[in-house]
Amino acid sequence: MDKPTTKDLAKAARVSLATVDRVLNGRAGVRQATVVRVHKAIEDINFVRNMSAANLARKKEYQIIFLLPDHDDEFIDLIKKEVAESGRFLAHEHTRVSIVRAPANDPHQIAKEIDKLSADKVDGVAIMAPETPLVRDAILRLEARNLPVIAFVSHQPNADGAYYVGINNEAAGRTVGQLMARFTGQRRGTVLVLTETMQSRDSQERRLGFDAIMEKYDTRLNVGPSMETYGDPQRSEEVVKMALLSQTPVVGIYLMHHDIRKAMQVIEEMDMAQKAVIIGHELTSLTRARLIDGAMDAVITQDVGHLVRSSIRVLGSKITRVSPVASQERIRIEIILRENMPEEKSSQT
Amino acid sequence: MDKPTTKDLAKAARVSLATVDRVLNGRAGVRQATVVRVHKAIEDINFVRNMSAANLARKKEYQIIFLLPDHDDEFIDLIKKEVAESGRFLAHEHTRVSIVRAPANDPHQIAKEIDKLSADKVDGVAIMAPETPLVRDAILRLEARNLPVIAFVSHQPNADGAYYVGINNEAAGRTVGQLMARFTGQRRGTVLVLTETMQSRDSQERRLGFDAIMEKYDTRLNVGPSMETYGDPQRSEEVVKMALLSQTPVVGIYLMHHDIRKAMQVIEEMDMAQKAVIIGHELTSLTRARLIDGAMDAVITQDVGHLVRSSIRVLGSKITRVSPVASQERIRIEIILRENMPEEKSSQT
DNA sequence: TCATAAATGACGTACGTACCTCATAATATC
DNA sequence: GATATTATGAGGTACGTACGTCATTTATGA
Repeated sequence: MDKPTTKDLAKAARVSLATVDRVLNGRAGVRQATVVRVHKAIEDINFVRNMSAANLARKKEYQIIFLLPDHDDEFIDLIKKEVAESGRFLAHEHTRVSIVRAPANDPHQIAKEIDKLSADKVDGVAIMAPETPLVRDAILRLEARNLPVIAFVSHQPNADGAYYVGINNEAAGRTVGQLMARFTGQRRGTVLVLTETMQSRDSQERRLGFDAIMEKYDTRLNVGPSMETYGDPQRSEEVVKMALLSQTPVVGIYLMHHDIRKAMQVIEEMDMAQKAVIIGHELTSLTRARLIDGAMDAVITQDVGHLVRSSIRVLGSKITRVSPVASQERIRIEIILRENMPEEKSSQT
Repeated sequence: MDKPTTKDLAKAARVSLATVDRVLNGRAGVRQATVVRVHKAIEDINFVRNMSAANLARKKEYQIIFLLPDHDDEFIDLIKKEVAESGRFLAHEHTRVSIVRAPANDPHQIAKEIDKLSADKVDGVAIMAPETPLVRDAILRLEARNLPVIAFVSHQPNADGAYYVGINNEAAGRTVGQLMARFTGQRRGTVLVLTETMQSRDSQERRLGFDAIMEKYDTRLNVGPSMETYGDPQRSEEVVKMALLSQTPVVGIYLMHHDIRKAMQVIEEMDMAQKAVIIGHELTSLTRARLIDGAMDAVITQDVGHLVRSSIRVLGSKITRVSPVASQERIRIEIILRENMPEEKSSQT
């Protein structure tokens, strides 16, 4: 009645331990009929292999790679920190995680890094990169080599097998829309939308969701076009200044991209923070400070620690072909106000 | 350079494997000086014992108990479901979880159940019960027997060792207050506060936080006293009806307790749902439906799955004396609107 | 200094699985 | 039906730790 072991399985399937092993680990030399018999026995006695013991026996170190953009904004820093922490935590679970960087805006380079990986002894890859044909193809090449891949934070809808770990950006946009509508109360005016680039699928999806809600309020709120900064501080400043000056009363600003340093700086210089409802993405020390001092009104975020751990778990279960606990892997769209802001993680050495 | 094992530890401490074992497992017969030497070696070589292997060798089944209220509202159902699911998941990690029920309003009975537990072969207990002297003492008795205990969902601030797994209710109240203030826009009127009983510490804390925010808006919003239903449908109906009729325009309703079936029913019958901002706690199928149909405006919740798994992890690490990943254990105060509502978990057989 | 107790070492078995080798049984091929 | 091929069985060792027994060393005390 205790947990059935491989011995029990062997008995139940009326085969030897060796055959059970062959079936469980997909080794050759077993008749199809026997494979079926073993699988039936697995069902019958409700056998689940003890992965602790299996990993112990394998003595295998799983090598997991996070491929991240090579610029260092606060969000990426957070990810790096969480990856490092998870690494320490997982050291004793035969899993090693490391980070590889590639320029976010250079698909060639990203694809090159991805191709380089497959050569190494890597067991799973989490890729955070904008969706482009080059990257998609590189991912498909990885999958062709049976290397588990997941899309991390940035969805890769055209790379079939790549499970996506991240939030639904369209729903995130809708959430911001709803908050924007509610928080602006009865006020009339313009809502600005600012992002790094609309090339990115994430931005497109967020905008889509945002507009879906805002259009219900179009008698009161006038939503401007997406203004792009291209990650350039200089341009950021100009764009934001221009928008703030030229538009009719600005009652809301949606900062669609997580890197908002420059934008917030200009907004505060122009004393707009108190006048408009400002909502952005990702909880970093910068957005924390802005929530506390009231410059920002809400932040939509995803739990980066959860994101990283979930990725590792999903990759792990892909590697060992065990079905994960789906519910645990759902990444929630979190709404953070000053009042429900979680404490900042004490950084560890 | 690979993970150091007990053998490496023995070598580093210049003792035998047997002595390492004695130290690691707190067995007698080791001089203090030697214990210190081994601990120093642990630091030096950064040894962490492989719990998978350890548990495998122990062949020990950890028995974890969740002590829950014995009435079945939707929130409790959710917890039961998550405990069951975690149970399946943990079956192969030598951990067995089970549920014990006790009447929430009968401290004697609760204490009795707690005392009963300690006799059995239980390794850890998660207790969800209102804080009372009787319960607190029973918890302290458990701790005196070295049985790890955590306070689950309901804080037990006076039972020292009992780690609390749940949200900060005062912050949750503040969050509701902020949302209430924002969502009511410029409107003036009364805000009703409804709960089961103000005896419970959770309600007191939520109210405290709520008031802290609402008082900033006292020129516009008039917050009523806490109305108690005592879990009685009849009384619920009367209280809510009376309040809705007698008060000046009701612009907001804070449902402070998670069991809101009756209250929402009355509110909808009286056609108040659309007129007032309604905010409640815990995401259940009932509150989901109300968010979708617009009857409720926001729900403050804690991820029940996370709650349960976190409890199990914390208990597990208390049992095996390993420090947990603190950051993973922080329970967030989640704000759920219609737009960011996670999909309902598909129930499994 | 010797008897005695306490501390330590040496070694074996077990946990559940992986993986290897070799022998034997069942089946397919001509 | 003999032979080649494929399927299966039998058995061992290993992973890192727990735990038991027994022998041996070291410290303690009178």
